Parts: sequence; structure tokens; C-alpha cells
Amino acid sequence: MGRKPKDYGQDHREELEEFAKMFRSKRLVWGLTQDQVGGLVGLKYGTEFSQTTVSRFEALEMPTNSMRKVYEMIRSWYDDIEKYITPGIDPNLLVKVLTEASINSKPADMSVKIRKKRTTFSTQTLETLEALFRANRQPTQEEQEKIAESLDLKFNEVRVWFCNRRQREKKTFQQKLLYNDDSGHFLDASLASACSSSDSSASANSPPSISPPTKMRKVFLATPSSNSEMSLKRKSYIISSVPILDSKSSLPISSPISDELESKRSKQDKVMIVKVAPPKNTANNSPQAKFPVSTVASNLVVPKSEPVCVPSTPASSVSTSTTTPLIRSLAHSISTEPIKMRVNYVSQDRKPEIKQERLEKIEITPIVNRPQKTSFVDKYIDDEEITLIKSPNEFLKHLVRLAAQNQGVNLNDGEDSEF
DNA sequence: GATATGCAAATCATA
DNA sequence: TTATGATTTGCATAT
Repeated sequence: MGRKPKDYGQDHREELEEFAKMFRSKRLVWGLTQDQVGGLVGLKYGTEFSQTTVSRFEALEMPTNSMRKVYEMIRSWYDDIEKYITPGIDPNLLVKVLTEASINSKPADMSVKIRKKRTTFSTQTLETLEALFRANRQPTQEEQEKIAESLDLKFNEVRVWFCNRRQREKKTFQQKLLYNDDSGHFLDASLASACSSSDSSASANSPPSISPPTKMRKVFLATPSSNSEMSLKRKSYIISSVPILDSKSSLPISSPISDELESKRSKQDKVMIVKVAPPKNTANNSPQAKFPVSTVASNLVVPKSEPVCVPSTPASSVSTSTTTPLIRSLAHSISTEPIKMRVNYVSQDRKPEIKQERLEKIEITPIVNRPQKTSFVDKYIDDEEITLIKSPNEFLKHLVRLAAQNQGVNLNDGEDSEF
């Protein structure tokens, strides 16, 4: 088994975040880049942080454990050098001063392990490794040594590559499992079993290939912990692994499906993906948005008659951490079947993750601060099947209405505005 | 040019 | 000790 996550509990995540935010604003005032910070911190410890790491630290897009480690180093460095920065210091001098201060602040014991620089394999090397992997996914040590020699690589690089490659393969299979985000239940048992790991069990009538290639994303999700505090919890979610059903045929778009699955599927309502983008995490103006990620997607089963789409809204007053549970519970109330829902993390897509043809039946949310995506969405919101909802708030209201309708209750506007 | 992300190399705790 | 799987980072590149 792999290691279990070290449990530091959730202690002081908030403190870390607070510092990270403060740090970013200071850095900007000082006129330092993330890259410079990484380098300067490196002068103190002998091992620098990449621009990437600094970026993620500041953006709070890091699990708490890593966050803490980075925090401790940056914090200590910050405390050391801060006093050398006088208001109005000549920007040209700044880096010089900080460089010196950083070097001088070297701790005596200096026992930081230097991480090996990441190797970049050439395309050709990768092709060869892939071919070798296909032939034998688990070469012996001796074989690996030979491979290393023939490719002019270190043995360890080859060893690690095979390790990671096996890992990647395994993950790919796992992604085909459909499970609910936190209950551990399958999103759809029939589908899950149909496309579950084919490691060894290639069933007689080979399982239908249902899902398009899927991707796992890491997300640091604020979830209510047992003691009812909000904690940041790292989770992986499956993205778009649920086949999108054609609204007329109830068949997955662009995927073959077995008869058995079809019969189960056809009983269901149309599956839609609804994405709700939380407000951009802009340090000061949305204190409620603890969410470091940019977009949350929910996958709901909604009645065919009521497809919903939710474009993002920068002005949303609902924080993600509240929206998601609310949507979940509301979805419960409108669903006539056991609730099937996932929460996904969807990145600020540069390219749509989901293929064009599938967009006809679902909705893609524009990303906050990425107005160029708007036209993309506009193209689809004309679809008469889709009800345009202007914000997460609106979406919640909409769900409430549906729930009320389903239960024959008449909601007036006053009750709606509770959101 | 600076920053944010996708993918995956490197690391590390365990079985 | 080695294999494995979870994590931590960073190269390359998109934004």
C-alpha cells in the first residue's frame, strides 16, 4: 500500500492562508516576482522553490501538508528579510539587498535535502520507453539497467519512469469507475461494474467502452468536517466519466452501450452536467470564497423536462462551500430516484475538456474573468431545451421551484428570495 | 514578462 | 528490501 496521508489535522490552515495572502500582497508591493521569491528563499535554504510552487502557495492551491512546509520556509525567510525593506527603497537595490539578506539568514544546520531536478525525456526516449512498457510493464532490475544504458539514462530514472507509468496505467483504469464523490458509492453501479478495472478480469462479453477518456483532477475542497468546521480536504474527482445521454435516444452520445446498460439507462432521466463557477478568489472582495479552485461542477440527474444550465457569475454572493451542499440537498428533494451526483473540479479550461459534439446536450460554463468564453456559451444557451439560469443563486431558486413543483407545493417569490 | 496549469518525475511512508 | 501508491514538486507551455 502507499502511504497514508500524514495527518496534521486541519490545524491552522487558516493561518497559513492568511499569511499566503498577506505575503502575496507584500510581494507585489515590493515588486518581486514569484520566480524571484523562489530563488531568494533558495539562497537561505540551499534549495529553491519553483515559480510554480510559489504561485500555488499564494493561490492556496496546495494541500495543507505541503502548504505548511512551504509556509514554514517562506515565513522564516520573510521574517528574516522583511526588516531590510524600507519604504521607498530603490527597486534596483531591493533584489541586491534581499539577496544578501537571504544568504546571511542561512540557518546553521542547513540540512535541507535537495530534490533532483526533474528530468525531461526526449520524445524519442519516451516512445522507446512506451514501447518497452507495452512489451513488459515490469522489467527486472537487470533489464532496467540495460534499458538505462541503451537510452543513456540513469538507472533510477528508468526505474522511476516504470513506476510512474504503472501508476498512471492503474489510475486510468480507476477513472472508469464511477463513484459518488464522498459516499464511496458508485454513481451508477451498473455502469461502474461494466467499465470497472479490466486489469485481470476481461469478462467474456467484453465490457462496453462507455466513457470517453477521463481525467482526474486534484481539488482542495472545503467540506464540513465532523466537528462542523470547514476544513480543506484534498479530493480527486472524476471528470466527465459519466456518459452524456442523448436526450432523445437516452443513449450515451458517441459511445456504444450494451443492451443491459441501455435498459437501465433508459429508465433514467437525462443526465446533465451543471457547472457552477464560484467567484474568483480575489483575496479581499469575496471573503466567503474559501475555495481555491475556480470552478465546481455538479452532475445532477434532473427531469428531462427541466434541463438547467448555469453560467458562471463573478458577482455571486453564494460561496462555493455553501453552494455545493445546498445543491446536493436540493437535488435530493427533486430527484425521484436515488440521488446521483458528483462534484467535479473543472479547471479554468483553455480548451473545453468536453468534446464539442457533447456540448450540444450539456452546458459549458464560461470561466470567471475569461470573457472570451462567453460566446462559446451563448452558442448553446439558445437551445430551447436549456433553461438559462443566471447565477448559482438563481440555480438554487430554480431547484427549489422544481422541488416544490414535484411536491405540488406552490412557492411564492418571497420564499424564493431567501437565497 | 509574469502567472497559472497540465502532466508527470521524484520522493517517501508502508505493506 | 522492494514494490506500491499517495504526495510533492517543477518543466513546459498556455493565458
